[in-house]
Amino acid sequence: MEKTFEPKLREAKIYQKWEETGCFRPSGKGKAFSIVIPPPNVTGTLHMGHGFQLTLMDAITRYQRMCGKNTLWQLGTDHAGIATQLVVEGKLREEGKTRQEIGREAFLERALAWKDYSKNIICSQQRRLGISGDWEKERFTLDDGLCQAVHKVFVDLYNEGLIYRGKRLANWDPVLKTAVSDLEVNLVEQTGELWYIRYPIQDSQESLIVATTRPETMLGDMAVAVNPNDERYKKLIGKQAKLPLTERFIPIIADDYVDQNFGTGCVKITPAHDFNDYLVGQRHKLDLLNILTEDAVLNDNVPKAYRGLERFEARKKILSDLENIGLLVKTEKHINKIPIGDRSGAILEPYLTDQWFVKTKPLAEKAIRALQNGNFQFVPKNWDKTYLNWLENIEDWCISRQLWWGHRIPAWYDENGKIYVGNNEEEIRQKHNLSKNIKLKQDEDVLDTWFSSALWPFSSLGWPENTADLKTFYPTSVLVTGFDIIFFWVARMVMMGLKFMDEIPFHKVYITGLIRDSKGQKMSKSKGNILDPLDLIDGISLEGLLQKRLSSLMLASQKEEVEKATREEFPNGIQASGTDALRFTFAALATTSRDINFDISRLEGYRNFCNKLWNAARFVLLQIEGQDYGQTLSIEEYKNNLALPDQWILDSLQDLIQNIHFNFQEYRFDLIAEALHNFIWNEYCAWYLEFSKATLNSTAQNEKVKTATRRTLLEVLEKLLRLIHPLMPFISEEIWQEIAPLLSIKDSSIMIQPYPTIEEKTSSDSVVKIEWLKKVILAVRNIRGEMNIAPSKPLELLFKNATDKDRLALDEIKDYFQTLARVSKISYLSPNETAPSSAVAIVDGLEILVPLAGLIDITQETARLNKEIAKLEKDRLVLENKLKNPNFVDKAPKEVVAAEKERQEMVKNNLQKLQQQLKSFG
RNA sequence: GGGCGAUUAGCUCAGCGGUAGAGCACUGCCUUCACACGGCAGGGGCCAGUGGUUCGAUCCCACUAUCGCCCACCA
Repeated sequence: MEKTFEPKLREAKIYQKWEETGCFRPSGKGKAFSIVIPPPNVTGTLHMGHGFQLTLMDAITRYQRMCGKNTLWQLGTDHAGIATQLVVEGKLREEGKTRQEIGREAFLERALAWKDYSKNIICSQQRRLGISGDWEKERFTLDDGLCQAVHKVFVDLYNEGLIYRGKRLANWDPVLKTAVSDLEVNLVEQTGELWYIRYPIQDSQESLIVATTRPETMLGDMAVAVNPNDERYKKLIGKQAKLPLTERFIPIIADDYVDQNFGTGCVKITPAHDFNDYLVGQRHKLDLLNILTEDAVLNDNVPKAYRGLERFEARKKILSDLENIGLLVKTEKHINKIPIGDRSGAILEPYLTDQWFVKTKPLAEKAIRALQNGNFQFVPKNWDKTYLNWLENIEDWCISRQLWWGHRIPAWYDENGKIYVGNNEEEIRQKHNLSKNIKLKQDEDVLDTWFSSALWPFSSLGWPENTADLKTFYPTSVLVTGFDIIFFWVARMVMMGLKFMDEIPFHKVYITGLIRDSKGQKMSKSKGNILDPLDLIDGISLEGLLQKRLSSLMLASQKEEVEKATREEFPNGIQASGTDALRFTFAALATTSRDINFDISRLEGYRNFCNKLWNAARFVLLQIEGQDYGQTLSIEEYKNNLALPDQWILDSLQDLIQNIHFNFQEYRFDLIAEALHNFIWNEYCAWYLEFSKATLNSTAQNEKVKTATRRTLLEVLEKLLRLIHPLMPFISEEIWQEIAPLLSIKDSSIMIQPYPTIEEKTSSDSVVKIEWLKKVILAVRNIRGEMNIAPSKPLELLFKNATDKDRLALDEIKDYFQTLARVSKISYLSPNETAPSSAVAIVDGLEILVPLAGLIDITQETARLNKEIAKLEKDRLVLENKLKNPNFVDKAPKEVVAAEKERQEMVKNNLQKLQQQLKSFG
C-alpha cells in the first residue's frame, strides 16, 4: 500500500468503477428499500446542506444495500420555477436583453440550456460526494413522464372540484409580477409607524379616527369598522363616513374582528388590499376596489392626483395632503411585520387577480389522519406537532404563477372565457366536440414548483404508468429532508400520495438539522460565510476562498468584516480532506439538534482519522506479508489458538456491531460515527495493534497462535471496513480491495458485501481480563508520565498484595503487560516483606511498585501521592455519607447499595495503602 | 398570542435517575520499527437559576432567566 491515501487520485476512479459495474442498481433480490432524493434546484451548485443530507441518505442507502435489501435511491433534479427563471433572466440582463424581448419560446430554450449546464455541475458534485443513487433512473421534474403526472393530477383534481380558478386576494410580488403562495411569504418585523387619520361623518360635525399602517390604501377603503360592543361608536354604526382625499362615502359597519383596545378601535376596511379586510368585506358584502397595478403603482381607480404614483411615493403624498387639510391626527412608532417575497425580497401586496387554487382541506384531513394513525413517523418525533398544526389550519393553495419556466397549466379558454381543462388541446377539442373554428388559448401561467414536487415519490417512479418500480418501491422507506420544507414539500407529498396512490409516500421522515457556520449563523452567499463542500474535499487557498466569499456579498460594506473573519478562521485556506473525512464529519454532526454548527476543526480531526485507518491497514498488511495468516487453519483451529487480546477484540467488535445496527434504526449517525471512531482509534489501534505486536514478537508464543493473531488482525480490519463503509465509502473500498483477496473474497466491491452481523462471542471473560490489564498498564504509564521517566527506560516492578487470582491473571498476560508498559522484570513481594522506596499505584487492591532507585524524585512522588489521596478522600467522604444515610441503605436497590459498599471498601483500602506509602517516605 | 427547541470543559457537542464524556484547543514528555494527519501522560466542569418529586436529580416535574426557530388576522 502507498504510504498515504490520496483521495484526489483514487476517489474518482473508485466511483467510476462502481458506476460501471452497476453497483448502484437495485439488486432485484431481497425486500425493497427505497429513498427518493429531495431533488436539488437546477439553479446553481450544491451547498453544505445538500452535502449533509446526501451523506446521510447515502449512508442509509449503502447500509440497507449491504443488509441485503433490494435498494433504490431515486435521483433527480427540480426545475425550481422562480429561482431558475431569475437566474436565466439575470444572464439575459447581462446581455442587455429581457425575456419579454426574446419571447417565451426562446426564453424556455435558454432556460433548458441553463438547466443542462447546472444539472451537470450538480450531478458531478453528487458523484464527488460518493452517492450511490441509481443514475440510470435519474429524473427531472419537467421531463415528459413527470409532465404527464402533473397533467393527470391537475385534471383529476379539477374534475373533482379540488382545483378551481377564481379572483381572489393572493400574495403578489410586484417585482416578479407573479402570485406566490402563503408559504413563500416571510414576515419581517420592522419599526414602522401607525398613522391616525380622521374620517368625517356625513351630515354631522362628528368624526372618527382610524389607525393604520398603510395610509396609501385608504383610497381603496370601502368601509370603516368598529366593534359592535364598543359603546363609543355604537351610535355611528350604519352612518356614512367621508373618505378623505376622495369624494366617496363609505359605511360604518360593526364587526367582531375589530379589537376595541387597539389604536382607536376604528379600522379602515380595504377589501382589495388586505387579507383581513377582504374577509370583513365578504361578511358585509362590500365591493372590492383595486387601486394598484401589477407593479404596485396606484391605478385609475384613485383620484387623479395620485394616479401613477408608486405605492410608497403615494403614501408620502397622502400623508402630507392629509396633514395639510388637518386630518392627520398623530403619528406613532409601531412595530409591525411586513411581507417579504421569499425569492425577490420585494415587499409583497395582497392583490386581486385570477389565480388557480387547490382546495386543500379535504386532502389535509387524510394527511392528518395518516400521521395520527401511525402510517408514517417523523424522526425526531417532535416534528409531529409542526406538521399537524399546519395541516389543521391549512388555507387553499395558490398554485398558479405568472412565469414561463415550469409546468404550463393544462387549461384552455375559448373566446368567451370558458375554461376547458385536459391533457392537451386535441383531447379537449375531441371531448367537448369543439370545431376548428373555435379558437382555444392555453392559460399563460405555470404551476408552483412544489406542485410537481408534491408528486415526486410516485411520479419519479413512473406514475401514471403502473411501472415495476412503482410497484416495488412505493411507498418509499424513508425521506431525508430539512425542517424548513415540512410544509412546502413533506405535507404536500403526503396529501398527494394519499390522494393518488392511496398510500403514504414514505414510512419515515427523518428531519435533519440545518448546517450553519461555526458561529451559528445561517450560511448564505450574501453573508459571505459560505463553504463549498467541494472546497473541503479538495482544499482551497485563502485567496480562493476570499474571492468566492467576497464576490456575492449583498452589501459592499460587509466586505471588510467578511474578509477579516475569513482570514481569522482560515489563515491558511482549507486543506484538502477528501470526501470520506467530510462525510464522516457530517455524520458525526448529525445530532438531534436542529442547528448544526459546522466547525472546520471537526473535519480536520476526522481527516486524521482517515489517515489513522489507512495506517492501521498498512500495519496489518506488513504483519501478514509473506507470513501464514491462517489460510491453512480450520475455523476450529483458529478459534482454539486465539490469544487473549484476539478474543477481546473479536468480542468487543460484536458489541460495536450491535450498537451500529441499533443506531442505524434510530438514525443516530452521530453515535455511529462516534462508536466507530472510538473503536477504531482507541480500541483497535491504540490497544489491539499494540497487543498484537506483543503476540507476534514474542518468542514464547507458538506459531499457530501467531497465525491466529494475524488472522484476527485481518478479520477485524475487514469487518471494520464494512462497518464504516456507509460513512467512508472510498477509503474503505480502497483498503478492502487490498485485503479481500487475502481472505479469498471474490466480489468486485465492498459496496455489495454483507453488512456485518452479530456472531457468537469467543470467550466469556476476555473483556474483563483485558480491561483489567489496561488498568494495570495505565497505572504504570501514569507513574512514568508523571515522574518524567523516559519512555525508553525499561522498568523493574514489584507487585505487592497479589492474590492468587492476581498472580494467575498476571501470569497469563505477563508478556503483554511487559511489552506495553515497557517492563523488564516483575517480582512479587510477600506480605511481610518491606518494599524498597517506590512510587506506587493500586489497581483493584493490587499494589504496583516502581522502585525509586535513582529514577524517581521523592518530593515529586510525594506530590503525586498527595494528589491521588485527595481524590480518594473526596470519594471516601461522598460514599461514607451515602452509606450512613439509612434511607439510601433501606430504599435503594440492593445491587446499588452493594456496589457502593464495595466501592467504599476499595477506596478505603487504596487510601490506606497510599497513606502508608506516604508515611514510608517520612 | 400559540407551538417547538437550546442553555454540560476555552470552542463544537454527546450523555442521562446512582463514580460527568468525546473531538478540537491547552500543558509536559517522546521522532519507539502503521501513523508527528503520531504516541504517552496531564490540567480543565456548583451540567443556566429557583423550587418540587425521589433514598438519590445534570437527567423527571413546575417556574424563572437568556438565546433561537416556526406558526398566528391586532389594523
